[in-house]
Amino acid sequence: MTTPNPYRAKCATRVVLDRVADKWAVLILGLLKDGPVRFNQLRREIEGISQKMLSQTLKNLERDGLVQRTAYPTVPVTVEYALTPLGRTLTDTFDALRQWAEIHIGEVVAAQRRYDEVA
Amino acid sequence: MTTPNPYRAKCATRVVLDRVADKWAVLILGLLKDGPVRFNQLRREIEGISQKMLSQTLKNLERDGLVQRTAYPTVPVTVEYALTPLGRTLTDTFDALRQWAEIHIGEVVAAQRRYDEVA
DNA sequence: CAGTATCCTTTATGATACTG
DNA sequence: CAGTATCATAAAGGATACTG
Repeated sequence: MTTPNPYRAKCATRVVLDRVADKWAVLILGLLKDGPVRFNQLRREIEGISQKMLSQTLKNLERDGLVQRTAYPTVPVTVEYALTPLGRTLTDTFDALRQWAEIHIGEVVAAQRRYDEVA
Repeated sequence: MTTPNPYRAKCATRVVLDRVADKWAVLILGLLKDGPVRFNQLRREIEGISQKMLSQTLKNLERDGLVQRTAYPTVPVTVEYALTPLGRTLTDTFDALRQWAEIHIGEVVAAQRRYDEVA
């Protein structure tokens, strides 16, 4: 197997990077890091996500082995999403990403204003 | 100002996170971390990126204050892109993200195979 | 070289309605 | 509750041609 290298178009890491460098994925995994969360709970906590996007993103994360879906046979059904061990290996990086956004948002907005002023 | 919180739909950090949680941005900043790189050099090194996407992503990164564009009045013109100090604050996190993809690609692909087998 | 402009196709996403 | 299915629309992206 060739060395993984996201700069090559056909390298699988490129695909994974694309999946993982995703706004919703970062937000969802951030909510799961403290324990399992149910579908509608995620929906409530992530403002602005549609049911479709949440469902789709969760399915992709499950397929990639980052999230474990568990359905309990209650009536109506209860479904919990939790991080897998593999998913947990991403939490630090994703935390860093969210924190970066929170810490540097002021600088970014200031830069945007400067940029837009000139143009 | 309210506390930055990407889980709120109208929070500016959500927008920044979206910009920064981007495949092309991660790849571009990765190439810039060792020094300025020219437009077509980036194009060659990032397989599969179109001129349009490169141009667009660079413009966004410049607007956000992460990248500095410098044009030299040669004929034809020479343009260099370099990280700003703000952009440099992202390199560790982005390195981590690319490395995660490279390290865990095997596990992800295996998980995908298991998932697809059942379905 | 380093783009921009335009057209066109493909994807992504949202809204709505429905189901076990 | 936790989804899926369908339709409609907006946004993303590629190909091509052109320019200082």
